[in-house]
Amino acid sequence: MVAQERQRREGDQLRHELLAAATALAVSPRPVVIPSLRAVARACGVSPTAVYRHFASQGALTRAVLTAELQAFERAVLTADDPGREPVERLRDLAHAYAVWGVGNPGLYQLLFESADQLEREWASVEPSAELVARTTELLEAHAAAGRPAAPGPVPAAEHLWTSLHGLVSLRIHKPAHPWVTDLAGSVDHLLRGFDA
Amino acid sequence: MVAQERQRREGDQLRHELLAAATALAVSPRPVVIPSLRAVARACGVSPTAVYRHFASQGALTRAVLTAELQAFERAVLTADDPGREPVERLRDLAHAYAVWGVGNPGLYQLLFESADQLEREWASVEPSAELVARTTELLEAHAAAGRPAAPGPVPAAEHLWTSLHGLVSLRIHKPAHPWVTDLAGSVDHLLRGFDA
DNA sequence: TGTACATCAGTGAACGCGCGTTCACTGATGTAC
DNA sequence: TGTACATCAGTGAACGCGCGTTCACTGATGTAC
Repeated sequence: MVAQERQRREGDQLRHELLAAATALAVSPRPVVIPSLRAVARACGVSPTAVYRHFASQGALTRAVLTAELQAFERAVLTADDPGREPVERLRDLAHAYAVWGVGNPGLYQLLFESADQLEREWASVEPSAELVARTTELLEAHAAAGRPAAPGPVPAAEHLWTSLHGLVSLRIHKPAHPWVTDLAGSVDHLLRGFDA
Repeated sequence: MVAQERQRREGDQLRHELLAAATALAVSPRPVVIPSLRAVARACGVSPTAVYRHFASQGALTRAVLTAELQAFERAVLTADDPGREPVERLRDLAHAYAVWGVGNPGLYQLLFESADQLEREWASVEPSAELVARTTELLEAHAAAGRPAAPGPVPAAEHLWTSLHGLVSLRIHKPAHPWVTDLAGSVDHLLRGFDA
């Protein structure tokens, strides 16, 4: 049996090891904090156990919230689209609605789109529905047909649009203290100008 | 004294109340999970208390990690910039380095740029350093001077660049399952084409 | 070279906390007679 | 209309967990003599 051999490092060694270990632990994607089941029960003035009458687990409750909110998001965006208008304007309306919903529901936006492997990795692939994607691609095609080349085709263009909108929303959410020189609507318009190239 | 008055709702009422409460709790920005002090100690094969010899609290440890990593990020990006090259290419190098670092260190990127009010709101304003911003703005100006109008001026353009790069990195991190049609480098290039307008 | 001792990095037990989940229960409601 | 009863939504105590932090300690190292 080996003696206890209490380790003893020199000076700052453990400090560096701790920093290295903490960094290593923080490198891989981090989950976002979910409201606790007890907090939800508390908010309803009900005992924690009462939740189990309606949801099998905390995960089921959270999943129900996210499913509903993903639909709410979709609805908010699709509702902004008036098929009677010009493609350019419809695209603009969709983009604005996306940004407004995201900035207006920061926590939910985070849970939907910035939560890498939350909830058994099921939500790692949450994304705008096929309908929304189809609608957007279609508008981008119309846009291109109207004389604008849209260089690499509508699918990469849609991807680029999603990415840019996401960046807009995400940074506004997380850097509220930043002295933004352009307001949200202005940024969306600026971004869309890229599609008129 | 009022009798206990145990509440009893009809059918799905509490279910709806729970969903509403959970949604309400999830609307505001959510913190990102930080590696626990005990986990860090464990990773170093050391007792939790040993950490306190080197850091005053878990917050101090995390702050030290984030400060160091913010510098590492800056270094990675600035190092990619070769002042001997053309402005367009330098801009491209910076942008690529940003994206590569972010995608390569997803958890750290999250903690730096997607952590709204972590750590006593101190990090809510973490952002690329003045030096990096100055460098970028300068390159965008040179870019504009070289014949490209850069419509709204270099500062909004830098903001737009940051936002777009962030969107790129963030979605790649959080939607790894998405069937991306463009690879990371291609997306960065696509994005930069917008600045040639 | 050998011994006594001060230093101080790391230990281990303990604390109070909020968490998700379980269990046996209770008591208001609505129905059957 | 009045009473007995089954239903079942919500309760309250308890569990084991990992957490951040505290406290008095211990024992290896390096120095002074």
